[in-house]
Order: sequence, then C-alpha cells, then structure tokens
Amino acid sequence: MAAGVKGLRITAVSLAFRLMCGRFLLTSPVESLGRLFGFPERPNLAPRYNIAPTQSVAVVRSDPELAGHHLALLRWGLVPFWAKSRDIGARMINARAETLAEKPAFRAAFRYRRCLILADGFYEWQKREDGTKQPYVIQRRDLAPFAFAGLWESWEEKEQAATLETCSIVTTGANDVLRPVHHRMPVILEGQEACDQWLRPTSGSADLQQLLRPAAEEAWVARPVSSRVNKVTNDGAGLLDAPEDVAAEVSDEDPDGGEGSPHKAIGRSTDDPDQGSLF
DNA sequence: CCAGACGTTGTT
DNA sequence: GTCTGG
DNA sequence: CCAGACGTTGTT
DNA sequence: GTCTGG
Repeated sequence: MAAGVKGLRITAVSLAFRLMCGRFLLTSPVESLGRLFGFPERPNLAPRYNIAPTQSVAVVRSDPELAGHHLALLRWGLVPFWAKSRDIGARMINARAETLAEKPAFRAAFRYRRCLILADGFYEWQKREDGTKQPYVIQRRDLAPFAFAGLWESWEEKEQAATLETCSIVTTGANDVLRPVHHRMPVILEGQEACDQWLRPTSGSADLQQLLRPAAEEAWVARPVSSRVNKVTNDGAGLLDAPEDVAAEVSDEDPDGGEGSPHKAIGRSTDDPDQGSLF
C-alpha cells in the first residue's frame, strides 16, 4: 500500500517519534469481534474512530460465574476503589507493566481483574521541530482487530449509590525498531493463546509478566493522518485520511519523490458526525 | 501514632 | 485499603 | 492523547 | 504552567 509505505519512510526518518496510547479506534463489526475474542454478546456497537480517555470502551473479561469470555463497556481511566472522586481516572489511562504488580492503584486489578481492550488501531502524535504535532495511526498490516492488555476496577460512587467500572491500558518498553525514536508503547496481546492466558484467573504472575512485552514489529504499520483527530468530537472515517501536508513533507526529504501526491481520499468531504450512541 | 499519597507521560 | 513519611 | 479553561459575588 | 473534560 502506497500510504503505508510512505508512513514507514517518514517514521524511520523522524527523530522525535513518540508512541503510547491516549487515543484509539474500534470500527469492526461486533460479529467479527465476538468470533475473534470468543464472547457471545452482540450489542449494537457504532464504529468509533476517535476513542478518548473517560469514554466508553469495549473490553472482554473472563467471568468466573458465567464461564467463558464476555463483552462489557467500561469507562477508560481506572478509578481505584479507594478514590474519593472519579476525577483521578482521567490520569490513570495507562499502567506501566514494570510496576503494576506493586503499585497500590493497580496491583489488585493486575491480580484479579485483567481484561482485553479491543481496538483496530491507535493514534500517536509526533512533535515536529516547530513544536506542532503530527498524528499517526498505528494498525496491523492486515487491519485486523487486536487486544490491548487491560486492567479494570469497580468504584462505588457514594452520592449516587452507583457502581462505575473503569479500565486502564498496560504499557511497556518499545521494541527494537521503535526504541531509537521512543521508549514506550502499549502492550498488545498477539494471538488467542496470549489473550486467553491474560484472562485466565489462574495464570501466575510470572506467566502474566511474560506477556507484557512489545509487539512483533513486522505485523505493524504507522502512517500519518489528518490532525482533525486531535479534536475528540471528530469521530468519522475521514480521520484516517492522509494529512494535507504529507506531500510537502515527503518532497522535503525526497525531492524526486516519484510517488505522486498523496491527496486526501476523494469524496470524503467531512467527518461523519455519528455522535449519538457511544456503542 | 496520624497525614497523605496512591499514576502516567514527557520535558528539562 | 495500604503504604510511606514525619 | 489533545483542547480548553484557568474566578468571584450576587441575583434570579 | 497546570488542571479538567472528552
């Protein structure tokens, strides 16, 4: 794919590449997700191109009472059960793999409440020399859905007498390809066995820790996208278009640039504002 | 003992 | 709730 | 993660 | 600069 190749070129040349997980997408039909991750629920999930912290995300849990894997919609940003307010959750969107077994906010969740957080890709922002930022989307080459290693927690809202379920995405060190440009990345559980092992209540700490490693770089592609993704209220398919200035960047680095101009996908006028239901 | 934190990323 | 710092 | 706010008193 | 909201 031309766009994918271009994305890789720019990525490799860039010096200040940053990668972690504060925004992602999930657009696959619930039937595909259910088949892939082994859950029976088939709720009406609207495609989401711009999932942000504090919003509802699709997770898979292993429920000892029901047996098997089950889909749930949880708020992104883990609120520890002892928190006085839900506000802390906005800053608990990631949990470091190296310390989650010890940190008071995460260790009980690591031991008892692990989950898969479903995605088709995630975004990251590259800081340019002029201080502006270029968003990238990172997806599998085959565009298949995948699972972040996640933790979840249950929090009792005192005033409302309600229970809020929240979650956090585990992060780890970057792989060899990404290490020169950035040092962190989200943990992705590749393959059914890794997913099952993460969810299995009887998995030991050592086995779990072994899953918390960087993804296999061959399977992944990064490519620049429109900065419209910056605004959380933009949530349409147009966010995956190439940015307007990619042509300029490419010709800066490769004046011959025989690849032709990577214009925006034609006929994609606006982001469809599929506001309405989250899922 | 009580009080207060409990988290991540990035940047300098 | 549980650990750390004072 | 980025965008956007960042404050008070009093009045209805 | 730093915090909150999405």
